Amino acid sequence: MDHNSLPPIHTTARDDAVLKALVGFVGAEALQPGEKLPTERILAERLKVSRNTVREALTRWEGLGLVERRQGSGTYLRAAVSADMLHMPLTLAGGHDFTSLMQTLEIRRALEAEAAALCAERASPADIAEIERKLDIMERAFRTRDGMSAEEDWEFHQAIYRVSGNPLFEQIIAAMHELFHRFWEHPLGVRDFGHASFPYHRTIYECIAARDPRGARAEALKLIATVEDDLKRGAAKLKLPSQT
Amino acid sequence: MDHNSLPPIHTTARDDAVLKALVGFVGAEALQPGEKLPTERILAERLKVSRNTVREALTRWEGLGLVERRQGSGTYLRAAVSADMLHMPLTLAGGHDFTSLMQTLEIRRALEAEAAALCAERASPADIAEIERKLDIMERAFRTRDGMSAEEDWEFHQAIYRVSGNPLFEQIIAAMHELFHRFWEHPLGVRDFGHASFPYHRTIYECIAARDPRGARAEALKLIATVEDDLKRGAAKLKLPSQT
DNA sequence: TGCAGAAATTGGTTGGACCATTGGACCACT
DNA sequence: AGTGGTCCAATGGTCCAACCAATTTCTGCA
Repeated sequence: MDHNSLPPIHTTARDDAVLKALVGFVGAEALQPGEKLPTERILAERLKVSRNTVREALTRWEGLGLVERRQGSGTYLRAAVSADMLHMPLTLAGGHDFTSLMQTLEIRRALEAEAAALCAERASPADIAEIERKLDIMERAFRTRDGMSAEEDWEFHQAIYRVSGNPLFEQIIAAMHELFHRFWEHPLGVRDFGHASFPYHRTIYECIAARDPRGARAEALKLIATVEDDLKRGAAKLKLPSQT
Repeated sequence: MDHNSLPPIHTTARDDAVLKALVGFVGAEALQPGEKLPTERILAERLKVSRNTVREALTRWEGLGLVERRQGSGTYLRAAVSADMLHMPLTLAGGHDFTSLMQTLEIRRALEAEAAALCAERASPADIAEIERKLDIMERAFRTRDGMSAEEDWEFHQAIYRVSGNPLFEQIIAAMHELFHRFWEHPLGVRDFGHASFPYHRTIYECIAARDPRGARAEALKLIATVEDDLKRGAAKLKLPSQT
């Protein structure tokens, strides 16, 4: 006989309770991002806990980017908070490493393909028109600025994520996107980075407009493949300059 | 002329300095995950800072999942840490409703399939043996406890994510997993939830052992499909009891 | 009226104390 | 040998009171 039905109990959870109370407060006061929340001292007094405990709780929130503390000024809300939030700490080891960039791309490949397929399934005519508009803007920027269209490119993709109907796609891929670009400060020397992916934006759009999920998925995979290819070429140039 | 290369001097960045020192310590001592790191009191004394400051720093690491604190026992390393790590806490807003659960499954479908395929590509013989071991444990638990094998089931999947070589898979899917289970407290009334997915664990394993990425992806998709099906059945029972 | 300096406010840090839990040592009893 | 009980030191969790440092607000003089 095993006792698997005896889960460990949780008696103490002071700072978690503080966070829960804070969530309630923000909700009750309808605090918006940018607004200031009560002083640590006031919170400590009102909640009948030590200021230290309040600080530990706020440190947690600060680490999550939910809150910003300014010494001498106060603590300010940085994002909307609600009771049903999930914290997902992504940790990528290896720093400015080629491997790390590839790992973000592997995630993007999986999600980008799925999002494109779902988008093709669910897009309304208005959605399709919106995506086409973003595509036009991107293509125009690409031509007039000779490939420097990262911003418009990103907005095109975001439109697809939104139409997919699942906000998680945009949130997670955005995190990958930022992770990717943070490593990109020292450009790998690939001047025409992104050029190869250009034509696939239109083919993805055409599949979406034609309500062709399988096609959209395939084209999205091709797009990511070109990015991976650019990355490999850049890494080869940077790390193995002696090899011809 | 701009002065972007003059970052603001942080006269006071005590807790960050503590974390930096800790990274150095972990590196110097070659601490592995699971090992215990020095007492808060010892750290405070050695680093010449207050114990409270040490605690704030450790609270940050705890929030990132790098460290686990056990009262009365000590503080233990939970993941490898190095100086060039990138942390990106991502907070997702989730709802309790059926739609939110479905959205987590869409993410899981994309990532699970990709991870299974990558796993089949990259698994070493030792990796395959490890996955098979986890599979055996799960199957045994499933049979002896009549389907109550959620824990072992999850460990089997985690093994696959690890072998995929990309830690992001495990981190993101784990977040989806938690989001999913957090709203599963009120069981939807589906008693045999998870039964349908059982056989696909072995088929996934067989594809991995045979180094068949396409097959592994296909089987993973089938598995998620059964979970989606269970979810839909549960929702139908719960929310639309009048409909037959 | 304008503005420099004082005063109040607020987060950051310190040191010390006590509580709650853990885990090991020791012991009595079976 | 093993079971359970008691004690005790170590350790994280909480609390308090004070002070430091950055910021904001107020004040009074020019």
